Formats: sequence, structure tokens, C-alpha cells
Amino acid sequence: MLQSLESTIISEVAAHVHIRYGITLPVVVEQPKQSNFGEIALPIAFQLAKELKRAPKAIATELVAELPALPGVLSLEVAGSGYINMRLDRAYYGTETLMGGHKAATQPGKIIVEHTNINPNKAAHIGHLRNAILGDTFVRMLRAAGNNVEVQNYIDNTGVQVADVVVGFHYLEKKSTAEVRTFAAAPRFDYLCWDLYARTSSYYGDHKEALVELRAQTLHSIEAGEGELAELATVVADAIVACHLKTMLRLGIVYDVLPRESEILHLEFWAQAFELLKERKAIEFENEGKNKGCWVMRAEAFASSDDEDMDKVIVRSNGTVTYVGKDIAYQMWKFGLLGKDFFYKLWYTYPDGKQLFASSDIPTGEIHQFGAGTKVFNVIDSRQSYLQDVVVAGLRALDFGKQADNSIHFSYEMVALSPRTCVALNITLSEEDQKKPYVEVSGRKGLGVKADDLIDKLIENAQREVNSRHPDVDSAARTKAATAIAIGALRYFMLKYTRNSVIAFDFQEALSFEGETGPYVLYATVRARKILKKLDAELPDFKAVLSRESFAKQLADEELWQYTLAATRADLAIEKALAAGEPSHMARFAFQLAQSFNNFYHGYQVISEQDEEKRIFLIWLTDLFRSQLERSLDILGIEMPEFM
RNA sequence: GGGCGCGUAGCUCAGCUGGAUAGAGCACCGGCCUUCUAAGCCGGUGGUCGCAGGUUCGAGUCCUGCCGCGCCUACCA
Repeated sequence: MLQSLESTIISEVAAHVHIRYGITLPVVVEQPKQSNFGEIALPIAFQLAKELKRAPKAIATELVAELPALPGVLSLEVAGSGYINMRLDRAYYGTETLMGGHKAATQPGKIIVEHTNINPNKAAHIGHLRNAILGDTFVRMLRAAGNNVEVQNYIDNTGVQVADVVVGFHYLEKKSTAEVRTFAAAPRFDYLCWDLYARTSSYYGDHKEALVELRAQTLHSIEAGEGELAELATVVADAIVACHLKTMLRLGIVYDVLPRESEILHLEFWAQAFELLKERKAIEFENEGKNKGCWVMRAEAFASSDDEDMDKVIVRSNGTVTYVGKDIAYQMWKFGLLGKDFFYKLWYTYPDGKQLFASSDIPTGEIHQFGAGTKVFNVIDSRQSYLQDVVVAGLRALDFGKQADNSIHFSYEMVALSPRTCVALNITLSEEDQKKPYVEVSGRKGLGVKADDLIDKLIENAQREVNSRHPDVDSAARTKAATAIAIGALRYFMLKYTRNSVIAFDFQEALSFEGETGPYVLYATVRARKILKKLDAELPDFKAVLSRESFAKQLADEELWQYTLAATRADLAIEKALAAGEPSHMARFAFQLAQSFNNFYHGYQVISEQDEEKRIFLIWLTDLFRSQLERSLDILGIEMPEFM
């Protein structure tokens, strides 16, 4: 409601300023610091003061006198040194909100969001959770704003990390493919690989020469997709992907398609991109120097430096392709620039019936419309910005400037471990690490908190609380509620930080259910629902019983007016969070909305209100809060428990 | 050395494209459960927004320099 009102005001004021002063300005509106200043503030006079070289206050006074009547706006006044404060017509505002129902317009084009992208060689950890939750929430925000979004989870099933686990199974543990297959079928195969990967990495440290050679050989056969090692890699990667999908499904995170690196290679996406890159001289072959025998991209293409040391190897001297190389081909496909497409096979059917497809190199006859987006968001942590720059430079070097501009690295800072959490996990820190404010999670070292362990711990926590509060409810229902609360806590925790803030993960903070947390928002929503549920049968048809006059009467109360305003800010919040690219803003809004409702809840007795007209209004307001809270939670991907 | 990011209350963090008296949560102190769920509410303590300059009507926000911290700067991703 507030959003549509504001956009009308913005365009009307802009038009007036243009006619009156011949100046085109981006009109901005603000929320006044104090509620008694009115509902909407215009700092336009300050902007105009620069252009007109006149005092802001004089301009503001002039504008107040001359601005045409604006719908829903009752009065204008000059305040401070040149603010124009607007007071809204409360009865109009209430009635419009009641009639409501304007929907986000469908946006043109297709947005591709790539997130999760966990190497399929070990269990997911808390860093991966941040990626997936951030990506998933951003997707929900985009969709809420009417965008057509496709979610891709890229599977690097032919990379070095998978090769390392294959080396571990085959050479270090001497396991046959059949044996590994048995492990893979057992629960928690991702945990088994977590340990094996850490062990293999530490063997590398001790026996560099021999094992580096084994790694290279293994990688070669995996890339070629032939031989026993390649088969072993498939067994490992497929089973781990299944584990990751399961973990993410616990958080309500699903995907549309899994493009896999093996198909990038086997369907010669890379070969095609490679030819193009060579043809356009985007990459060069090195005949000497430290990169002798490699195909490299010059540093000047993606960095401000032309230092040769910065050149990025795209094809290694042994002929294998780096991740970046394959990613350039993948990025081209995302924009539909490759002139090639994958084949697809059904990979998994979600409990709700949604189908997930994976790329395949075998023709299936099925046609799917994946890829070919107009805008691409790559949710990847900030440590990889260098690689992302190389990929974008690749597009640019191939003359795909527009696509390069629409390739957005949706970056975020890492999740590290707080010193206290390291102690709790019995992690012995090097002297160097002890001095740091936090310790980086490392899959190679096996250092970190596994996603499923954290989720289990959160559920356990919530379960204890639910059990003590509702001993009479049957245990299945209690577990269901505890799970929803735990997941809500986790999603909120990962979202409340802005993207470029490092999260020093701390168990005590993550396990907290009080204050600015997911459970706080859920609690407020459960309370609102409870009131409405108690009234159930006597719930009025608001449109029939709430007149313009009753709105005028009830909203004359300053407090109720402020609550009504607070409850109608959701569209504005979505719009702003999207413009800032900050899911954390959305989380914060949900928290503030919950805070507002909790205040209302404590200040007003809805059910026992004696004045019937006021009672109906209070019920309506409760329902308004409820619907907006539920909507916000839905965008945050947080599911409601039946009770708390 | 170069690139990116960060530095705001005891702790963890917000502060949208510069705007009115710098905000939350946690912790701490004091109140509120026979009233729609106390995972809650109310009140209080707590700040030279790293430092120094600059830009302007106005700077936590923009610019420059310095200090401190982190990440990246692989033929790993």
C-alpha cells in the first residue's frame, strides 16, 4: 500500500518540478525520523537548492504552495531547514489497504540464479549453508517481485576435489569400485568422504611428488569419462550430490536444474568455447616462462595490472582444463550464446512433485527450456571474485559485452569459526590461528561444522523447549514444530548479516532463540494466528463491516495508525531489499514487523475489546499483521510451525 | 607489492542513492505472567561512528592520506 502511494507521489512531484523549474531530478522519499512529522518526507528542496542556488527553505515553501493535490495526501508542511513533510489521509489509506490486492507485475526476461555449487566430494558445511540460504532467499525475493527465475546448482563432478577423494579410495584405502558403491548406499556417505578427503589432503602434504602425479592421472581419466577411476568418480559424485540435495531440502531449498561439468566436457561445450577463445585471441599459448605449455588469459583482460605473474591459466600444460575455463563455457550457455544445449534426465522428484533435472550426455528426446537467461546471478563467496572477474573478462573478450554486464557476482563473505566454537569442537589451533579473530573453515583440513550436524543440534534444542511447553501434544507434532522452529532459526541466522560481513560462527549465538532471531518472528506470527483461530467462526467479512468512517475513527488513534503503517510496508521492503541486493534487509524487515506486532499484542486486548467497532478494527489489524508476517516469512523461506 | 572488503555501545551487528536527536539484538540493572502463549513486553546503564585532513547548507555515509584486521593475488575451486 505504502509502496504504490509513494510511487505516485514520486512521479507527480517529479512532473511538477520538471514543469516548474525545468529540472529533471530523481525524487526520493524518506520516512521521517519522528512519527509526529508525518508519514512521508521529501528532501527535494535540498536537491533543488544546489541547482537553483536558493535557500532550501524558500523552495520548500514555494513547492508546498504550488504542488497539485496528491491522492491520499492530506497536507504538506515545511519543516526543519527545508523538508516537506506529508500527512496521509488515514481513512483513505485504511480503505485502500482493505481493498488492497495489487499484485507485482510480471517482469520480462528470465533471471538465472546459480547457487550452492558444492564440490561433490564431501559433506556440506556451514559456509555452504550461507551460500544456499542466501541464494534461495534472493530467488524468493525476485519471484515475489514478479520475476521469472531459474535456479541452477552447478555440479563440479570432474574437478580436482572429486579426484582427490577418488585417489583416497583407490590408492590410499585400496577400495574397489564395488566396495565404494556399498559405502555410497549407506547413510552419511558424505561424512565418510569428509574424513577421507581430509586424510588424502594431509597425505598430499607428506608425499607431494607421488600423489600429485596420481591426482593428475586420476583427473585425466575423470575428464575423459573412461576407465575404472572415472566410474569411481561417478559413484562418489552422484552419491554426494544426493546427500547435498537432501540436506538442502531440510531447509526448503530446491533447484530447477543441475548442470554438470562432465557434460560441459563430453558435449564439447568447452571445446566450442575453447575454439572461440582462441579465434578471438582471448587466450594465448605460452612457449616459455612459468606457464610454459599452458593456454592463459592475460592479466590485463581482467585486472588493472598487466603483470605477467597475474596471467590466469585456462588450460594446464597437461591438457586438462581449469575450473575457470569450464565456467566460461557454462556462463556462455547460461546466456544461450554457445549454440549448444545439454540433454536432460530426471534426477529427482521432490516430495511436492516438483521435478529436478540434471544435464546428461545421452539424448532423451525430452525438451526442456533451461538456460538462455537475460540476467545471471552467481552466488559465490567473495574469495572467488578473482575467478569471477576472469569469467566475465572471457565473455567480454568474445564480444559479449551486454552479457558480461548482466553477469553478476552475487558475492558474500565467508563463514568462519569463532575461537570459542573452535574450543567447543576440540579443534587444536596453530599458533598463527590463535592470534586471529576467527578461523577459516577448511574442507581440505576437515575443519568446520557440518551442515547436518548443526541442523540436528538446532532441532534438538528446539525439541527440548517444545517438549517442556507442550507435554500434552503428541510427539510427532512436537518434532514437526521443533524442526520448523530450528530451520527458521538457522535461515534467519544466516540472513541477518549483510553479505560482506564475515560471520564468525558461534554456537551460542546460532542456537539462540531469543531477540533478533527466526523464532522471534515465528512467535509473533503464531500469536496472531492464535487470536484469529480463537475467533474463527465469528471472523467478520471486513470489506462488508469496515466503513470509511470506522477507519477514520480508529486511525485517529496515533498508535493504531502507526501499527497500520508498519503492517503495510512489506512491498516497500521487498523493493528496497531487491534494489540493494540484500536479503538481510528482508530479514530485518520481518523482525521489525514482528516487533511491531508484539508491541500491539501487549498494548491491545483484541478478543475482549468491548467497543464492537473498535474490536472489528483490531481483528482486521491482527489479520493484516498475520498476512504480512506470513508473506515475509515465506520470502525468507521460513516455514510456520503449528504451535510454539 | 597489487586488488577487494572491514573498523559504529562491553560483545555481535544495522544504518537504503550524504539529510532532522546515530539504532537493534545479546549482556548487565529494575519492573510485568488469575487477562488473546513470558521464545514476550516496559524502563534503565552504555557511543570522540579507527585517526587526520578535505568536499558542502549538511558527513557514520563521499574524496585523500595514515593506522589496524581479514580475504584474494595456484597448472585448487
